[in-house]
Amino acid sequence: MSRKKQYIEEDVVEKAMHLFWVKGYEHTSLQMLEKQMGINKFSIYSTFGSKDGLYIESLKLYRQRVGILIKEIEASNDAVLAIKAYFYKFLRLSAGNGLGKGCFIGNTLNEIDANADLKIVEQVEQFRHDLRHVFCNQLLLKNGKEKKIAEAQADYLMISMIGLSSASKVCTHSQLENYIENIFKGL
Amino acid sequence: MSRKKQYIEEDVVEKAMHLFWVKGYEHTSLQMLEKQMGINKFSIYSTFGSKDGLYIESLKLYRQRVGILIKEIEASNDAVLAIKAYFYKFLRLSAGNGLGKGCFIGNTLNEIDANADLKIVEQVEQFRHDLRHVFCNQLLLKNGKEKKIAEAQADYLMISMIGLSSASKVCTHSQLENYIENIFKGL
DNA sequence: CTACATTCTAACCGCGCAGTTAGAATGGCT
DNA sequence: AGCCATTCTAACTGCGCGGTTAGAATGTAG
Repeated sequence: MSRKKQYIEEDVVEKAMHLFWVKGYEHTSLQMLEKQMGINKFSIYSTFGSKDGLYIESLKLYRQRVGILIKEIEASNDAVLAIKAYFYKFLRLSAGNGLGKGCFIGNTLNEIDANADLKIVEQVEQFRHDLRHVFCNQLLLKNGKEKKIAEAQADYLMISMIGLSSASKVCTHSQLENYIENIFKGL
Repeated sequence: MSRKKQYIEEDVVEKAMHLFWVKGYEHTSLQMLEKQMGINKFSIYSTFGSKDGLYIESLKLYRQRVGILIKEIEASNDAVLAIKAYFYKFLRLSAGNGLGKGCFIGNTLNEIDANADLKIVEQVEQFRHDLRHVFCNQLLLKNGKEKKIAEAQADYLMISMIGLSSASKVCTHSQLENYIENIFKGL
């Protein structure tokens, strides 16, 4: 069946993801992607169709990676503690040399506007929905909170997570730690 | 002294500011600016020098507008209450028809990367520094908090504010209200 | 009324971008 | 070995961007 691909899809998507994650969609050009991924435009377009297509695959890969951390919330039997641990794990994921990269989904949320690609919006919404669902369900099941309370706290934690994402790009580790501790003080 | 300008600078800066605020720096083209400001490229460049120059003037105008709200924190004699009120006032400032515009400074913070114009970075840093300073000083003076505590709480509130900025662009009013109430629960 | 500094109009420029394509290189088939 | 579908290389295209500029329009000062 003819020639074989000289790269592994997941490998090049991972490289693209890191570039998009750090630089954002707009500030990542195809030139940079070619260089970072080690393949050229033709290969990118024949495999992913478009820059958007590659971005979506990067989002999916990120969701997959973070999905592992989310599963750990579900595995715990104290939701509040597990979510707090998740916040700290996220910090480790975001951390680079010096300032953090933020949450790739959070960065995307901040970059997109009304006329963004619907597939991209969908990925972001799905992630937010899934995470909120886990927060809410675990608070309900593991900590026995009332439904109304659990929902409100899940909303609160979701927004706090968005803040942590942005903050991780400009704040010191001790400021971020202090932030997380304060978030959970009232719960 | 020759011909007079057919527009008032602050008027056109205000229009530019709203465009930058809603669409961000990158997604605002000079074409849009010409249309919205009602003057053409030549006038923009002769008055502001560059797109960056106009953006910086927009940031300054925004800081001036928000500065009024910050003064109200200083005028109060209960820092926590006044800061909470500031959060709600910000929501009104951000609100549009439907979802909010966020904080213009916060949006800028999320958009810029390492190689952004230094003048822009400076505006953002100045704003953050000023706001943190007011939070910290007021908590110290009006609520008699210890210096270490006041600083930690000021950091916490600063990051919460960043979160509120992003969240105001994607969350409902009741979610945002719930968020603010939770932020201040622990203080 | 004239002179002239300044603003405005509108056409223009070079650049980097996302996306395309012709043709060479490759390697699993029979 | 040789076919041929597929991948790869590299040059190309059209477009919108930020930014520039010549020349017409305008208003004040003498």
